[in-house]
Amino acid sequence: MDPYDFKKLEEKWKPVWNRMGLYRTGVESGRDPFYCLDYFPYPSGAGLSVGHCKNYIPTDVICRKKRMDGFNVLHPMGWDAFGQPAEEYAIKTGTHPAEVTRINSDTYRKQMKLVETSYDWERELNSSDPGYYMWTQYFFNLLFDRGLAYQFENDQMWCPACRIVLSNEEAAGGICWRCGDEVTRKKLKQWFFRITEYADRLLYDLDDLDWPEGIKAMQRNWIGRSEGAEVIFRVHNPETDFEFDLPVYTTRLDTIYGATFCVLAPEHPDIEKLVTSEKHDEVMKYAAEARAKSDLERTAAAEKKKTGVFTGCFALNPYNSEKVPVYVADYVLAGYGTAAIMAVPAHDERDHAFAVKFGIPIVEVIAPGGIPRGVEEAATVADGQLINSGSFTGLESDTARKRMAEYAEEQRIGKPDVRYRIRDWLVSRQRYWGAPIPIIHCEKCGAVPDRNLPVILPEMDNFEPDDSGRSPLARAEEWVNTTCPQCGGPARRDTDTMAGFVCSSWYFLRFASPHESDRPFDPEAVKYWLPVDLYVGGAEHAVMHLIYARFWTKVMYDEGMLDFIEPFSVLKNQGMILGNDGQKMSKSKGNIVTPDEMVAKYGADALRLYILFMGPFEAELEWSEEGIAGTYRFLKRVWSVVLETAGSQSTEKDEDFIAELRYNTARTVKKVTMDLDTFAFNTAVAAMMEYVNFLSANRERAYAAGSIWIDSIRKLLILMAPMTPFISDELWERMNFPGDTVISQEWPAWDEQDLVLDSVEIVVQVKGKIRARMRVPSGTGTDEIKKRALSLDRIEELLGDSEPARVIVVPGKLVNIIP
RNA sequence: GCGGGAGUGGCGGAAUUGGCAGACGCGCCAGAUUUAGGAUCUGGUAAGCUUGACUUGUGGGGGUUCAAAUCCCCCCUCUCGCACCA
Repeated sequence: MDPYDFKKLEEKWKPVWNRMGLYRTGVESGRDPFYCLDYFPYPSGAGLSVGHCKNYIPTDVICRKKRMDGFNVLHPMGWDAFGQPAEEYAIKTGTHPAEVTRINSDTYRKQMKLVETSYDWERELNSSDPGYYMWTQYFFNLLFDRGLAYQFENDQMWCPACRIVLSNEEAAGGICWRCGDEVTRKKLKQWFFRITEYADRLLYDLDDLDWPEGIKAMQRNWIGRSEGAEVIFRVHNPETDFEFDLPVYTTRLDTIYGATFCVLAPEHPDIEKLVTSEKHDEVMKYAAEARAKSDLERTAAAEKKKTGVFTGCFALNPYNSEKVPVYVADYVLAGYGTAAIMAVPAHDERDHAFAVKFGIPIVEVIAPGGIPRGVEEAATVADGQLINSGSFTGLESDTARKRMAEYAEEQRIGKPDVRYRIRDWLVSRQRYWGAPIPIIHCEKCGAVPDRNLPVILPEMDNFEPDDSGRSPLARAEEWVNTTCPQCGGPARRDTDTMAGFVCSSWYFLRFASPHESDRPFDPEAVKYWLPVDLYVGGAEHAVMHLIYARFWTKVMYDEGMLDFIEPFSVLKNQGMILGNDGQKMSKSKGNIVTPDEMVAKYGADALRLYILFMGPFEAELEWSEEGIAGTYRFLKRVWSVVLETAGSQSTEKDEDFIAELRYNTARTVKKVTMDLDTFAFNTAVAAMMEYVNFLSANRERAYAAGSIWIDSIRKLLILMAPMTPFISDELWERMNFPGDTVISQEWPAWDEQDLVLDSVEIVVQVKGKIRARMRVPSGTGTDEIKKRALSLDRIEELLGDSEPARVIVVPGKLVNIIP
């Protein structure tokens, strides 16, 4: 027997499978489709680490298993090439981003082939390819036509380090998603997509998705639906006699009798109108200072102590006609609600802190359980019975909120209202490396979509961004100056490009028919393959890509292009692989392990098997080279147990061993089948190891099982095939099993009959503690088991003469005797 | 503070509906074979002592049950996400 030489096997089988076109896929109406998608990566210069394999190898195993189950499997790969990461890398290395993308995706593809992921490479796509991004532009125009794309000038999130504007999602927590620096504001005219119009659908449709609870919770939280009421406070400027309506948003209308002041955000547009001349300078200075601060500074400072200024102006509480002072303070956010609040210090912690500092009265109006708690020291936040609340006194908070909202509508002083945290999606970027926004600005016609697609990104030598907030494309004068498609007059192209997340909002559709040139996708192919049956990637996309892609899918559904409302039926997040020091793998820590070195040392099969075996799919795990050495040893054991016992040699049949072998085979087939279907790869591998241990321990009895042994080996190789394709096919060939490759075999079934043994071991407990064991024939009845248990010497000894008070029998498992 | 997830040997982790805790692997110990081994094979490996068909043991404390890692209540720790959202 020659030794297990993984290198030889890899060199032998790769070209064979390639010639067979094993991984190519097409629409076949007779077969059930299965679409398994890995998040398409941005190909970074660092290449793949074994951490990426934690995603790609398990999905590959699923795909191979599904093929063996008879499914027509779509498993594509592509490159999220447009966007900031590629451009940053290009600037750093002085290489054109197109070149960077080409080099890096070559590396990725090579590495993916190294571990033999079964992608259909004929469907490879690249979001920076004009044949792809012309359709991204097409969808931009579609959103424009549906009134879902608009331009708006305002203070935008701006990352000074990256010199780029950010969407709300990309600037979560006041931190840039790319570089981690603090985000500031910059006044810019930008393109937005009206994702807020889809907030309710994005929220409610989550319920039916088979996604990790954490991701769903994050999206719900991000959408942030809250039910409340808008109430109008009439504001009067005593100096100018100017009066106007100040709408405030509250979720606690039940507390309005305790509203003792109002607060406007520093950005509120009406400040100028209501501030008195005496207070003017102070208020304006405060507002200007607040606006200049970064969100992070504002939050950090204001959490410690509240700041604000009195405007000199008063507002009328519409419920009790009390005159309350109006303040400007930075703890009220410009972007939420109406940027103005009614403040109830008795029942809101923030208002309480502010009222204490500024000496504003605190009026208690909610009594939990009917008992006033006192509110001088701290606010009472809980619901309760209303007190001091006019005709509403005595109601419970929840009924009060409903009645008081009805009252507001009757009196025309307000209405029930629903608000969301999610903001419209800012999509324009002042960057070179992206899909140009296909809009032409004409003085006569305004913003006009360019239907002549693609709007090709012009070649530029210097594509570095600057601090101006203008795109480098603005410097490509020849490209910018054009004619209006509507009136033919002189016009200028929009010089911004789309954020990378726009390009990735529809790529999963393109994979169904990646070579279409006169439409974004073939509707028939999309109907056949989509929605995605299994989508796998890291959790970092929770409130970015995953929410954007859901939004676009719904827009396309509304347009009649799709017949489904959710793009990804099942979502799973793979856990991260940490270095052997327990730290995230990174260049600076020098703890990166690459698949290349592991494949060179132990082979692709051993790496694949270890990735599956190291722990649960979702778990964060530490890399251990001893671990991969273990799976390598296992493969060597498989090699020898299969080859050393091959060939037929007639001996006396051992029926007991045959039954035992059948039992172990059926048990393993069942366990591996069920585990692979539930993403429990680690226990599937463990089951195979147990099985091989069993075979190995009984190898000298192989001939006594005759053809049953050979059949067991056949099944073992099929079970291993999705996980370790090289050794499986090599052994399949050497065993002369029928069919040209093991991966095209049908997945084995198991016979439940084989799982029934002649006898079973029953545990005998006394008061829940194991005191004896006994073997009984399978199917022994409750009474018989009880009788046998009680007559065991050990049990009689423990029980003495007394009759047991109670005996519980679990047939086939245990007996518990209570004396 | 709010929301999600998780706490089991020296380590990674197993354990359908509550029913033998620690599968499988790593590491370690002993033995065999070997010129040698970071190779291979065999056996052992939760802790404790009074070495027993013993006792204790799944973050801590209570509870339900014949029986709890699993169910219920309280608490602690870790981790991820969000966070002045009125």
